[in-house]
Amino acid sequence: MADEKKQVEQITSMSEDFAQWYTDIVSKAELMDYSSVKGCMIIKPAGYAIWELIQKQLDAMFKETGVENVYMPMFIPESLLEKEKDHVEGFAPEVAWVTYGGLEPLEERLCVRPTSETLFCDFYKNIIQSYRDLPKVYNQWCSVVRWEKTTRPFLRSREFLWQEGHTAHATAEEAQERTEQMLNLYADFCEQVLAIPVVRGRKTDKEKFAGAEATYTIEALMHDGKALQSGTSHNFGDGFAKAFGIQYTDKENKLQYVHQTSWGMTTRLIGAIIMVHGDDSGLKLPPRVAPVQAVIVPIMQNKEGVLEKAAELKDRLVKAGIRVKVDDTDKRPGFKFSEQEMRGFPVRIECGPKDIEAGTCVVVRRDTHEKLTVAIDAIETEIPRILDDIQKNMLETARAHRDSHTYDATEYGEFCETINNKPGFVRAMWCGDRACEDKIKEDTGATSRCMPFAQEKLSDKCICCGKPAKALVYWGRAY
RNA sequence: CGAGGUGUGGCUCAGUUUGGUAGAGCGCUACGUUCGGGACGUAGAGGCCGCGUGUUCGAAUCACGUCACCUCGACCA
Repeated sequence: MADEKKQVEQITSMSEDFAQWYTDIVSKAELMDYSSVKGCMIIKPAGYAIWELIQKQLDAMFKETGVENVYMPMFIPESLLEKEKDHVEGFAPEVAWVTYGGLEPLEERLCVRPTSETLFCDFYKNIIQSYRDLPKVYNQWCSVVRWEKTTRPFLRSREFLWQEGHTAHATAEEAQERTEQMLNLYADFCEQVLAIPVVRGRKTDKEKFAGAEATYTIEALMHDGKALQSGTSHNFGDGFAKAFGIQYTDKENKLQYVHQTSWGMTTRLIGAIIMVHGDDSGLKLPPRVAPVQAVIVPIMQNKEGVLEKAAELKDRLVKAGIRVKVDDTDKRPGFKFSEQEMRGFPVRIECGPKDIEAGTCVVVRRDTHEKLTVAIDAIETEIPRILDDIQKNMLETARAHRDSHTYDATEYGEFCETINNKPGFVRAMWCGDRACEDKIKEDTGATSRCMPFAQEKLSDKCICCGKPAKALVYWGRAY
């Protein structure tokens, strides 16, 4: 009880105020700090290390599918940004402009990239001539700037880190294939690496990317029942190619337009990890993206042999491929336990004189708080096994939460009732009209999250207007 | 951009109503005792009270202006 009180002082309980809980975690787990520019955050070592693990694993998956990395400039001349009409209209309200070079006003102002479609198009126009030059499957890791009005750490900042893939293909079929391939890759990454289950599907026209023919998305459900768009993949068809004049000569010596795609994931994923897995003790990291997978807490560390044993354990775990650290600061053990939980390290290994004598150590799981006694001799095999189990368990727990917060509705009254009172996804049929989406937004505040690939028929009629239904849609409130 | 809130040592805040020259707790530093769920003692360091102008003998406190940040909405990864 006394322990609980101390925790409450430090971190707001999730059920009491989810937004404050989130803010507490990002700062107490030392993931970020606010900077002197509104909406621009300092990503601290604990947060950046997570991003590095995301990058490393996602990048490896990209490369297995033939992706090559490049780097494009961060500035876009205004004339270039304006070439595709829908695109510029979509982004104009939130771009930052550079108007001076040193003391001289620039002849043409430059926008700080909010996304790089136009730069890639301008580049592809020059390097693609023949069908032999296709496909181009390029990606870049960089930051982009969008002058958001409301900002939240990791979820919506004015500058954020991401990867953006941009491809050019000979045929529409090939572009569509790549679009779906990347979306599926994103979904697998979220599930296997981040332990976040997602719904894969297509965005409605209202929600699709500026300039895209079709936008596909993966949607995750946060602990508070709100949805988070966690990755997108767009098929541009030949719209950008026509606006930028990206043409190649095919085998029959005919001039053709290329078909393009783009796809991205961002540091927002760190926000998703926090809001899907975290609890009132703090952050909870899936082992595969935990910068520290095991922290060793020596007990009575000034007793002879304790620190030496901790160092030995560390060496052995490092050799077994575990990311491990020894906490030999002069804090008391209880403090270190709480800190491990706040920072989300998947396991804690306690080792003191009693353990050393018995040839064991105490292993505590972050996901279940379970305490296990493990023989020191078995540490190299046991810790990886436990980490594996934690990774699986976290995915299952998140999936169970998502499934138990997904509802079906077949009548409008029931639909509104559910959206308003039960946080989560509501599945309902839709006629395909923008007007119904707008009305639902108006009535409930919910938006269409996606039309899932796994279509089902809950009824024949649109939930809103009663006209014949065209698709099953996941609805929800979103971040 | 609309609504609300907040600016005082690193952090959380008191002090502002009734102007008199800045406080507490936590954290930090040193030494000692401690160590299996957030330790304690002693001694220290640290603040042009967000910024500007005005009123006044005197401003953290009053007036006017300005800036920044947070939360919730509308828009977005």
